Amino acid sequence: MDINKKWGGVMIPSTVQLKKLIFKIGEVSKMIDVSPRQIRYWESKGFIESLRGNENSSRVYNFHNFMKISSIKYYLDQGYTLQGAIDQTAKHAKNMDFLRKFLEKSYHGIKQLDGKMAVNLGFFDAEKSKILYGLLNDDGEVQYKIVKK
DNA sequence: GTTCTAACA
DNA sequence: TGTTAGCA
Repeated sequence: MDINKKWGGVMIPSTVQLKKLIFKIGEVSKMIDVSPRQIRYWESKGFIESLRGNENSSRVYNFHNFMKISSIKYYLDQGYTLQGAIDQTAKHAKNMDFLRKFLEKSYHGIKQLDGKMAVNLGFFDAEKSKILYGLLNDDGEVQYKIVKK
């Protein structure tokens, strides 16, 4: 992450590199509610992949595989067989890749806007004269603001 | 405490 | 798939 913005005395990331975000098998297991046994089994079948740092022999998962595991779990809960869940996941792989890219590219940091926390979502126009910000109103709903640079 | 592989009262 | 054993 690009830690170069200061806000409220705390350093916050101005970009997020999901490619470098990794989780251990136990973390993935708790977050997605799939057993480590299942995760290892799916990997043995070649449905998912893990990174194995040579430092130790334990598995780590990048965001891509985290989403893949999450997707398989989702379709299993929907009633699909494992193979069916794998097929559905593969079918929607493009959507997952798109979402991952979008999340990574759309976040440009956080700043104070009119006394409120706002997410910089990047330039609104091709001329790069306006910036789109996302905020949360008092009801917790997302609202947007366009600010001239 | 966590993860690994192998194996199954 | 769960769970346990025995390691690292």
